[in-house]
Amino acid sequence: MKDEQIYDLAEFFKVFADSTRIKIIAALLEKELCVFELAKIVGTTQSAISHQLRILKQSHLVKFRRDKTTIYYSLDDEHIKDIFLKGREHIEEI
Amino acid sequence: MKDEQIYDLAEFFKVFADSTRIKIIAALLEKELCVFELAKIVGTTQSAISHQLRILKQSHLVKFRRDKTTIYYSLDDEHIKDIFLKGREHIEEI
DNA sequence: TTTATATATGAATACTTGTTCATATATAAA
DNA sequence: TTTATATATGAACAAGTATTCATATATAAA
Repeated sequence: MKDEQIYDLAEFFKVFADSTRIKIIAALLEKELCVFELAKIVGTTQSAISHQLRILKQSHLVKFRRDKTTIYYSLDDEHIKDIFLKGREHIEEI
Repeated sequence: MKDEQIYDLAEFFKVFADSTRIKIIAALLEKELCVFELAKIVGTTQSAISHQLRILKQSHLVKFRRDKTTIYYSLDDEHIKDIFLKGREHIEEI
């Protein structure tokens, strides 16, 4: 495995390594949500959510669509769901 | 999803979120290895590897067996391999 | 018991990162 | 254009963490 791939992979998993982002991902498992709704569900500020969504976007964990002034976020692809669920299986078995 | 499960899941992914630990996991995909060999392969000190192995142990990502004074580490279960490989698939597709 | 080898650990430092606060940007309606 | 609403972003601070260095522990051989 190349060094660059090692670093990219660690960076990729860093995105899952925060409880706010885990809450966002968990919320998006069911349906797309806008920033305001996510802030409400996660229980933090719009700013904090927005910062975290930027990280999720940059790492291709979420995608988004605009409807007028509202931006709806959803999970990018099936890998994200797979990894999330595998992780959950693992911790449930301990 | 319960709050405790959220935090546990974030903690679990934190373990993958470091390039030294990713290198260790990548090395252990093929076969069990002792601390000294891991240090050589990863390219860091015995102490650094030992510190990281402790984290990997505590999170049940690796298991170990002792042979005289040497301790051989290996991946704990198939979830670890699955998550690692899914992550790698994801970054390869970007 | 003494010595050698393999591994583990505690403390300190440097670095990274999530949140907050204030503010900026973007779109739509009036 | 002005106003309102939704979202994004920059800077600063606090909290967490990986490595290094020194040292401790554990097992086996002499």
